[in-house]
Amino acid sequence: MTTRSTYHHGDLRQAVLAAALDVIAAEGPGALSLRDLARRAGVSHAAPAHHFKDRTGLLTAVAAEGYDLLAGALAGTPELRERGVRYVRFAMEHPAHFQVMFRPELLRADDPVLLAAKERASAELRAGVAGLEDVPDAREAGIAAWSLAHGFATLLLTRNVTEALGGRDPEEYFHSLAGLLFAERHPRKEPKDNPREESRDTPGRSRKGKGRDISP
Amino acid sequence: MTTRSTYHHGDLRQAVLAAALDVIAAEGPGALSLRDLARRAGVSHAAPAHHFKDRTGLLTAVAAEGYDLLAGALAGTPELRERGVRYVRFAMEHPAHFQVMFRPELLRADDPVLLAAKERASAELRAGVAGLEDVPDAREAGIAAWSLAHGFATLLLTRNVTEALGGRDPEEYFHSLAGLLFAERHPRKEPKDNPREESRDTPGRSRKGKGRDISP
DNA sequence: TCCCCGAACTTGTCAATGACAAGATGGGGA
DNA sequence: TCCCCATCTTGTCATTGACAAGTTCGGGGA
Repeated sequence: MTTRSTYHHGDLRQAVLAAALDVIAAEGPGALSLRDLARRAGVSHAAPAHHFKDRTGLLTAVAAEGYDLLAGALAGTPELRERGVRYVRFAMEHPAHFQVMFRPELLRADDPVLLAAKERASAELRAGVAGLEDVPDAREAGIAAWSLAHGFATLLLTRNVTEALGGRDPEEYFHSLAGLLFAERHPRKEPKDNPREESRDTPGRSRKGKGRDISP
Repeated sequence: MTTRSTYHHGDLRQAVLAAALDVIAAEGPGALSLRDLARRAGVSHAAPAHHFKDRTGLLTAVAAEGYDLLAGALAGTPELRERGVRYVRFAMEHPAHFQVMFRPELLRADDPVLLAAKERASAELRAGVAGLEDVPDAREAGIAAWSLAHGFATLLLTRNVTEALGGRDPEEYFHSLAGLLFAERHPRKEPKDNPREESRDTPGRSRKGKGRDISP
């Protein structure tokens, strides 16, 4: 795209967005330069500003896209544990989005597009705990589940738990972790009537790599 | 400190470090400018570089200090749940350190001072699960505990769960969350030999929101 | 068909910054 | 006392974000 015959790029907004994701995923949001993105897209140094206003605008657009992707990833998943797995998967598949989404100081907090997308994702998160009955405080359980998934995803992306996984698939590993939180309180998803310790805790390493087998 | 009679500052390293913490806590690491820190300390624009080499060096120093503070905060805490509470407290009391510590792209990963401090903190984290006996996989339980605490701390600092707390003290709230993970598997902490549990738990709201205070 | 209006992009500029080089200063040990 | 060298200063350059003003072009209306 460095050489371009037409005066108009045609799809500069998407091109800049895509390049931004590459840069962020590789070197973090701090390494992002509008002029560099312009060079990658083969346009003049001020062209990106026409679509995003400024650096904050670009990052806000990335975050909004991220929230929409997350909402889509969580939608239609009845089971809380599987929702957590999808949350972790989302972070792994969209590391750039994930990073930017949780860095408020980089974003224009009152951007309407951002707020709308964030609300969609938020609704999906709330829906995850809506069906819990055998838990004393559903909201608190929701915060616990979110914290566990978010913490694991963050530690994963910052390479703080990679070696601790011992080669196990991160999603499968998290599925196991989530079992420590909620499994025993959801007997309905257990195949047998003895949901206690045994079947819940062991699956980890015995059938490694398989991951996520049960999904109601 | 803007006016200074002596040629030598006296304690520029600490002054810059302190100013950096203020800026990071307020506006994030991205807003950090060596020249701005120099102005705040009342020295020339290149003075900070003599102590930290460059921006990455400064942030690496902040992260190293953070890991040491964290190791100190966790040391001497036998109980895993209380360790989690202290982890969250550390994040709240040292938000600037906490942010920088978990942003590898901003740091010089091979810095020996950083590595040593990180190892000390890592040892404390591992020690937290060393005494677990009634848990099938201690390492996995450790990752779960770390994920829960780290996720909650992160969501707290990014203002993603502030309103969900409903005015409750974050530490007390996390203590409750941690109960969802491990409480029933740690019967030894039941007796009244741990007086701070009581006072810490109750201030929130009535016991109803606490969930899981059941004895095993 | 033509034109013309606004979106898309360019060119030019300025202040701020990080990084580096080379010089000035002075405190404390030999 | 003297001088070494850590500490700090001055000077400079390339890069960047942000803004202003000009240029190109495509499609809708007359």
